[in-house]
Amino acid sequence: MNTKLTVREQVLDHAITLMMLRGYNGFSYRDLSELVGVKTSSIHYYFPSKDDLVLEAVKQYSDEVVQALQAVDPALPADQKLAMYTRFFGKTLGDGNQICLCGMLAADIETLPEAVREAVQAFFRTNETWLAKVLAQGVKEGTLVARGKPESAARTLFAALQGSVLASRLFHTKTRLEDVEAMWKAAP
Amino acid sequence: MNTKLTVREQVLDHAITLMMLRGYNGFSYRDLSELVGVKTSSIHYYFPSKDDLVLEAVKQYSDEVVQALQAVDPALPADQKLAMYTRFFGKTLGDGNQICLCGMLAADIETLPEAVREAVQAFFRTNETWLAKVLAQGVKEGTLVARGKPESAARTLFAALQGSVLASRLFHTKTRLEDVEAMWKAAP
DNA sequence: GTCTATACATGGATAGAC
DNA sequence: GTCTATCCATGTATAGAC
Repeated sequence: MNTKLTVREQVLDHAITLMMLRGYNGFSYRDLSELVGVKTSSIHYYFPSKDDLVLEAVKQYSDEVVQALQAVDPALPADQKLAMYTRFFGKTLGDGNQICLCGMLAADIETLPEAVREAVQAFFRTNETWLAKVLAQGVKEGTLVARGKPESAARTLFAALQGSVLASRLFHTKTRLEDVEAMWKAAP
Repeated sequence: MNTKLTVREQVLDHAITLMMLRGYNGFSYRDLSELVGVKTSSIHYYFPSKDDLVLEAVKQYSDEVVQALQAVDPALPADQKLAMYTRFFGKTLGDGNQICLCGMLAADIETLPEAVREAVQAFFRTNETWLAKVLAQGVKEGTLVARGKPESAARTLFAALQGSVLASRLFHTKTRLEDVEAMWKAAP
């Protein structure tokens, strides 16, 4: 059991949540201070600058997503893999109107240091690569449809998912995310 | 000729540009003050609060886009309409790494007043409606492909375009936007 | 590690002179 | 309309005591 989180872990978790809600420029050390219950100077002890904090946040978030992808049973049919992925992608919407951290940081990217850009790029590539394999499998099986190369189809699919969580939150509905999934599923 | 812009117009134009680059929480009255060459108090004269400013910005931006859509020759084949739209959508990328204002504000939406949310929603709907008509035309002509209803296909296409400008800027490449367009074009 | 205290810049906003 | 002057809150960050 790991019920007791260290201060550092709590800070990082709240930072991720806040950024997924309001973006990098929409939260402060003070917000974290109030949420965790320590002074801002204590947070600076763990994360000297906000740049350090966001970089660690991206790393942790990426690791969590990678683990979730690896946890998907390879034996499943591709359409079920995509359904799981879509559900996972939209989960944080219901949790509190949050969108993918790396989608959000992509919007804020021009205000962030180069190291963060590289980390976010790596996240994009990891997801796109995973989706490309799922699409290739789905085409072979006949459970999914994808025009052109799986790689470019995967980039388009990933972009559509990122755009759709944005729209889903904007309109307070999840149907836009479901529209995307339906578009890649083979007709029954 | 309309070469001389009023202070108000200059402020609004720069506000739009800055928000497309850094987001709502990534620019200040001081930034605008330096760009336009007037004091921040003068900007407050035209836009009492930042909320007023962003609302006016969305309205002007929307009007400009609506005009551009109306300027598209209805007699064109649908694939050419989509090509124009995609080019238009990605134009600001080359101008200075800017993305669609309303895509950016959708990311910042949880920090913005309700009136802005409604204005951004209206922008999304306008674009999706226009794209739905283009898709319907394209399917009939055989120049575009769209699975399912044109309306839901248009929502997915619009989301894919929004997600792709984000990714294009992130990776410093426009190919991701082109991937999207190719996916909806009929095979030659 | 966490605190108090504080520095110092930034940011939104207003009052009142011109 | 635009300015000066100013207010006050916020935000990042650091020094040094405990």
